[in-house]
Amino acid sequence: MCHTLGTVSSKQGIPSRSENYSEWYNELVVRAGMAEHSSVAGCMVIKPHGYALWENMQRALDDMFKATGHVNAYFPMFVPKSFLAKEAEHVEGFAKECAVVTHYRLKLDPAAGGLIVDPEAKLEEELILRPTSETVIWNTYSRWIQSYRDLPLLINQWANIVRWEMRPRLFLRTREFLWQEGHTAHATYEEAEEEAARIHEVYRRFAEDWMAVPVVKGRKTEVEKFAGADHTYTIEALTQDLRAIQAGTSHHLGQNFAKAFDVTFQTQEGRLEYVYATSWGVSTRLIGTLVMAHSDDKGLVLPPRLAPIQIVIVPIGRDDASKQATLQAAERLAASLGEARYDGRPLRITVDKRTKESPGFKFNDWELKGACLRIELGPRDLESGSVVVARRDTFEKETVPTEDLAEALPAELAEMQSRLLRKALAFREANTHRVDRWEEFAERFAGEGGGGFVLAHWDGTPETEKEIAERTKATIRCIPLEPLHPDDEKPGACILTGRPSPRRVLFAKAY
RNA sequence: CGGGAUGUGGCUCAGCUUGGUAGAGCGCUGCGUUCGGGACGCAGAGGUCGGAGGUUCAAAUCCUCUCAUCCCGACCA
Repeated sequence: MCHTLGTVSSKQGIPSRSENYSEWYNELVVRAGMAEHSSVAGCMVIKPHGYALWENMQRALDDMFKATGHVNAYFPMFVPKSFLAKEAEHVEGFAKECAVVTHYRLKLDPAAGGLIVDPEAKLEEELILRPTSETVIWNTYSRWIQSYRDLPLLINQWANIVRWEMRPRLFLRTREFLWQEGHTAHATYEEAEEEAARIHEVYRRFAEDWMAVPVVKGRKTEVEKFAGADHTYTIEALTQDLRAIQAGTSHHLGQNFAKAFDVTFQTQEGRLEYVYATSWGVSTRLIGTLVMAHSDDKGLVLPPRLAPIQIVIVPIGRDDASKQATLQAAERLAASLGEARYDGRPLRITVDKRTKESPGFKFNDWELKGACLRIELGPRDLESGSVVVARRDTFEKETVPTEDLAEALPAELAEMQSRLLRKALAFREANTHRVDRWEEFAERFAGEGGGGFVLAHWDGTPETEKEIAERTKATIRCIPLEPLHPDDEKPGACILTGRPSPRRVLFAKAY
């Protein structure tokens, strides 16, 4: 690509990752048709291609939630201000980014014309657009739970959320986003702990088995935990620009919300006790995570299990007659693959029927949009009874007899799915470092960009954690639950203070 | 909320310094030639230049006010 174009995208390409990672990401998301900035400040429009990806994620996650005993429900998006005030830490965490509804009516301005908020229509109590639903849900649960027989209560909600972010970024940080939030109630601390861990593992499985994104399972420090939680579990992924991205969290809320909303139950022995709670969520940020994990300078690379379009058939013709013939052949081929299955489901196949664009344009276009496999079907193939199959992740092309496709395509998709995970895992391993000297630590996080995952010793105090963050912008992403290497759990000396440390923790610059 | 910038066809922008009544590229429509790695020609459609007020014979251009957005900081799934 022409260098004089700098970071401005040319008509054809997107900026390269090495040139400007963050522009690469933004351009890619927009150009691939995933999402765009809306005219509504700080909000995005999720376009059909992006939404289809979200729907595939939803389906997979929802199946896992159902399989672990959860049911879906829906709660109001308005949170009365007084609800939010009930859990002290929780308010403190979210108050700074709340959108507030103060009135319920508009009227025509008799003076200036146009609409104004009707001052007569002020709400008695302001309503907050939910930044998360713990308060509304626990207010409800207080009426639903009386007996140990009502427990456990295992509910999930698919919803939109509003957090008034100052620096929006498509999928990573927008003022409104989509997510799922689970809210469960349990009789004992241990049972809630099991639930939080169970979901934590569901999230890991989803990230690795579906997204092909390896994650570190760990526990958040006191500084980084959810506002209002007893403790928080997280899965942390590494992006191609060597930053950490939090991909999902599962919180053990202890009895904090039960006490704030007076949710008690009678035990089998007749005692009155507060229930224990968990909450957990993943959001459309997972789409951003997916893009950051696998995509390249040509466009999206999507794991076959989640890709909205797994296979695209591009008919190629020289003249009207051969165009017509290959288009018909393409449609016959798509229909003939109707019985084929990958991952237990029909293949998601698209025939590119566009007549105006050239084959070369289409190849690039589908690479941009992240179709996993591309089938080229031209006059030569019609004669030979075969097609050319091109892999999105490796750019390998091979000629495959048409009758073999029903078997070859699912096999190719499966191979791609597992290769993406292997590749991402190798990338993470190559960019995970064990550091014992402060100079080396600071050097690794100096300047712009990430610095990868760094496993280092920490004395366990919030003061040290904050000091390190101020000096290097690196934060403790988590205390890993399972060591990446056995030696990580051996004691050592804090990277900053030199004081004793029981084990290494995971540092990184985060999104 | 502090610092910086920008508002001109659907999109990206030029024009503004030195006022003279609006341009380009992309996209869109039609026709023709192309077509196995990002094609091209010709002909079209489309803008009261963010809004209000002012200066002037004349304002996209100068002045005042206003609205909005973007970028850099504090926050963040």
